[in-house]
Amino acid sequence: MIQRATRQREAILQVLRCAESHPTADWIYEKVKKSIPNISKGTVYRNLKVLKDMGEIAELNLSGTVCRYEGRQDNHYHFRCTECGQIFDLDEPVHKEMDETIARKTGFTVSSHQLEFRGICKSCQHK
Amino acid sequence: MIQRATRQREAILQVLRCAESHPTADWIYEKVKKSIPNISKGTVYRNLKVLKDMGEIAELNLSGTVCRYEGRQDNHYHFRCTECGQIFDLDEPVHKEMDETIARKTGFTVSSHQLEFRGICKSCQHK
DNA sequence: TTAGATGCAAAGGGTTTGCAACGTC
DNA sequence: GACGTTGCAAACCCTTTGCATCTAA
Repeated sequence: MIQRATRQREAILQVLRCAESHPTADWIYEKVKKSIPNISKGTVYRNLKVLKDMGEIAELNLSGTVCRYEGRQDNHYHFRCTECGQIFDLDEPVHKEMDETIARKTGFTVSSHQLEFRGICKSCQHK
Repeated sequence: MIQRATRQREAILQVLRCAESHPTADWIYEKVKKSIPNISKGTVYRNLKVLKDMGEIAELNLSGTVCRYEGRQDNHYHFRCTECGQIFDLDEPVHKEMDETIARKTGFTVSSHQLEFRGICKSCQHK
């Protein structure tokens, strides 16, 4: 399937390239609407997906609304298999010193960090 | 406000303590329903929030459905201000070697990682 | 007794999808 | 002309909320 160049897609990419922040789909929608007033949200979402698949843009899967929970108390890192979606706990020690590094460089108060590795888990490798 | 010990809350915590994976709210709901058939989802969500606030459980804000996008191509880290919600790009170099460390320890194929720091940004500190 | 907790159902938000019309190649 | 794209609206999914009722303390 070969993608076509449409006004809408180009406008969306344009907005994203010039954005300073990390816009949400809705923000992009509002922005693009200024040049293409009757663009629909569906188009924005579909194009964001296409652009992501093309490698033109990145999608940040940071704090989302779909949450998972765990009883473990200590802070630790996770691995997410992109094949089966499973999440594994890692027993890699937490690099607390990174917080200080960032705090020093930015002047922000850093309280914690979340680290998630992505890849293919063992059992999916053998499928 | 002092929390009360209810059957529902205890059952939810119990399920979570024994869960091997990182269950979603829905999974927990289905599990708890076996002992308390008429429990409602609202109760599950409310209790997960309470338990989180009490520090009994942790909420994993990993890949969610609410996404943000960016045009930047290179991989980099982020800082999220828990006060204003703003996300900042960090120019900390990406620790690619961590991927190899995890790969060696787990036998998984690691393709990337996402790192998000949390804390208070400069302008929110002065409010 | 009383304030916190529950069940239910409706509402909320962000995202996806079906469909007919449209536009690009 | 074929097939990817669009606009629209409805559907979806997960989560939150309002309300009357219940219940732990």
